Amino acid sequence: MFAFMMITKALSDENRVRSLLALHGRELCVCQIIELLGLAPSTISKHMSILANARLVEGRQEGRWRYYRLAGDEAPDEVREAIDWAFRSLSKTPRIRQDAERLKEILKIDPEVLCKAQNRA
Amino acid sequence: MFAFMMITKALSDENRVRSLLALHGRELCVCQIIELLGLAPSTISKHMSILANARLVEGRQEGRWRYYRLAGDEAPDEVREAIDWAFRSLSKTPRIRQDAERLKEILKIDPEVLCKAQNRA
DNA sequence: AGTATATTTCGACATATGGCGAAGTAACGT
DNA sequence: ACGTTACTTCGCCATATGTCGAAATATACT
Repeated sequence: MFAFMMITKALSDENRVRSLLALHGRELCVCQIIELLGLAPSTISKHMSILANARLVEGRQEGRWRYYRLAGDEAPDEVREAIDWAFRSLSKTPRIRQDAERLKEILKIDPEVLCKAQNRA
Repeated sequence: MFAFMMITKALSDENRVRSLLALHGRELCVCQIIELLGLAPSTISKHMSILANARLVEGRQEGRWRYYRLAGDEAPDEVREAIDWAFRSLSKTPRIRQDAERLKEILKIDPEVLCKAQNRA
């Protein structure tokens, strides 16, 4: 039951759900998620660690960058089912579609440039 | 997205999840849920209204008693899927099995007697 | 009508949670 | 080596949430 509650708590915040859905079919580095949600880096970092503790996402370090991706097929059933449920329920909603559009733009920018730009702001 | 978030927030509390699972295959009146969880009536009432607002359960008034049951087939897909996910993930866990056992005992008691007993305590 | 009963609403409180900025950490570039 | 960069951890604050008990509501019984 503990693992299940970790998942439901992780999914009970809108910004975390948006982050999760943004990972559909690709990895994102933290600065790209920051750009998408428009929150402070420390906030995003905390959100991603909550998603990771629930096993919904996995993190991977590559040099200075940390990439997050959805949990893979090796994840427990309850995790896979939660992710599938979220996608089926939300992928067509305005908010998530909008995020998907915004993400296309963000992905066009070289991450190197994107991160630097954030430091100035 | 709003409806989905209502569901995840409703499922993000352990006592609400236990209440939901207790409704498997039957209605329960509020005093039976009170007995199962051992919380104050006002607390249970609030929990059930959160579950009901999320459309996960439906309430039915019968005389002085109010019965709650799981959302039926007419509920939106996201609701049905959430319920199925919760049951698949949790029905075998110790906590939920234990609740099911306890519930068997509670159901043996005439609700009339059960509610009166709670008033004294 | 008046009392008892079952549940909800209200008001209060303690704790949990989401948010930020500052300081810390780890990896890269020069 | 030293600063820069990308992210995390920490400390703080405001708000949200779970809980209770008291009061309100609604229904039944006498």
